[in-house]
Amino acid sequence: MSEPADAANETSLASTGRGRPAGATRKGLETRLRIIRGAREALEEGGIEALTTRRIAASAGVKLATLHYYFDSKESLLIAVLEDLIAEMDAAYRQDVSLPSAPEDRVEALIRASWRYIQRTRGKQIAQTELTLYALRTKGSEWLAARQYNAYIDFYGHLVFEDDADEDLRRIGRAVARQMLIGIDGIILQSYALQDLSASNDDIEAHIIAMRGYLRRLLAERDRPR
Amino acid sequence: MSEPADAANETSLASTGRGRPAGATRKGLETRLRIIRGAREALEEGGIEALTTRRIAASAGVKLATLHYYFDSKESLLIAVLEDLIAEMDAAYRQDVSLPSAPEDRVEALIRASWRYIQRTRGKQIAQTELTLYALRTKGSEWLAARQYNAYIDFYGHLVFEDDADEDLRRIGRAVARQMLIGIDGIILQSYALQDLSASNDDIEAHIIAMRGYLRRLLAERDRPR
DNA sequence: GTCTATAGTCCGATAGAC
DNA sequence: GTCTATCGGACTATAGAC
Repeated sequence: MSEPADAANETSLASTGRGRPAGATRKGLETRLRIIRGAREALEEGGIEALTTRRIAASAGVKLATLHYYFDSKESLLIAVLEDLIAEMDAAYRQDVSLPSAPEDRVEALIRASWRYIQRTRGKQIAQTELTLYALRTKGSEWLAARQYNAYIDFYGHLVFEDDADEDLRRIGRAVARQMLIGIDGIILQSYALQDLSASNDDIEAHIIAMRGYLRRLLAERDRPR
Repeated sequence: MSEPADAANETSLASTGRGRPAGATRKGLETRLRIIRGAREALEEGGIEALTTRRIAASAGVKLATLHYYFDSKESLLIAVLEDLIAEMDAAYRQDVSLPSAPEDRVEALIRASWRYIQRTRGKQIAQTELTLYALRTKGSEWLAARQYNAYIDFYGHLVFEDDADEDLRRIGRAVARQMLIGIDGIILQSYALQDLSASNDDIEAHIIAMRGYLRRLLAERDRPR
């Protein structure tokens, strides 16, 4: 879950096509990416309510008209931003994270790593949640929210059981991943709102115990199917 | 968790004081509340990005100037909206919900009731989450997000153990409530994004098992302290 | 591909009649 | 307490020079 820097480029450049004249020169692609990253910065800074094209252009170091040269509309830019976030997460998975060998221990390590990450990237997490909500209510963009979640589920799921595990195990990995993600999203909101570190730490411990138990239960069910 | 209708009036009228000339006549108070409810409607309809004072005024059936007569600024109105949501939840607790007698069964019933509620109030939940995020990043309004969460925690906590339980039990009730809320918030986001009802149902069942286990563990710890 | 300049719209907020 | 009318500014988007 560490900052995967710019490994996301490749993926987010290919993106929805909305990104304008296919005639994409080297420099053009860089500018396009600068605008996306500028939008992310501006979003983290001031929230979606204050996220205007002017602010984005300034944050990216380009003129307003340049922004509109690369994106037909503000909406298509926001979609590209969400895609960039997904690509970044995808890249983070690819560069892999070394983890304990027992699945239950991996689950625990993953939750702890996520919790540390959440604590030091408050603005980023809020921004991402805002964008997800934006996608959820923007007609025709709901699929983006689903893609974002599936990327996270793949990410967590693959870290619970390696890619070469059998189908049953991968299915279990995804179920646990979904549940881990639920807890993490819930803790993000609650920890930022309550600002009670000791309570949040208790919540993380409870979540870890619950996830270890869930994984154990699913594995036991597999060995002794109904 | 059923719609508590208008029981929230009293509370939200008293509110932050920002609500303008204390000289509040009967009719004036009604107008003020109509504006707040209009804002909630408009928010559920189009999201916080499209939530303009003009739209709110139209949705409330008042003129733009009237809105500004009751609220000094758009921000103070949004704060009043969040307070209204909190008051509504508070009222919902007061009118109480009949539940099973065993605490563990109450926890399960509560989660199931919340899940049914979430499924039929998508727009409302998204709106509320958007407002919470708004409060979290609006300088000086972070306390509102905390108040909102504490209202929910009280609500759930009181339903796990009655008010007349001893202090230990009430503390345990609140811990379980926090954890239940984390799961519910996480499921809200994930279920809307993934639109996979069978997965969400599995998640709810897993959450119920986890919460029953958590409550049991906390009670066992209390009887046999470290 | 990036710029300046500006069109055209919509915003939050206020003045002042009733 | 509610209205009409309007201000000044900020917004998204485009036209057209370079």
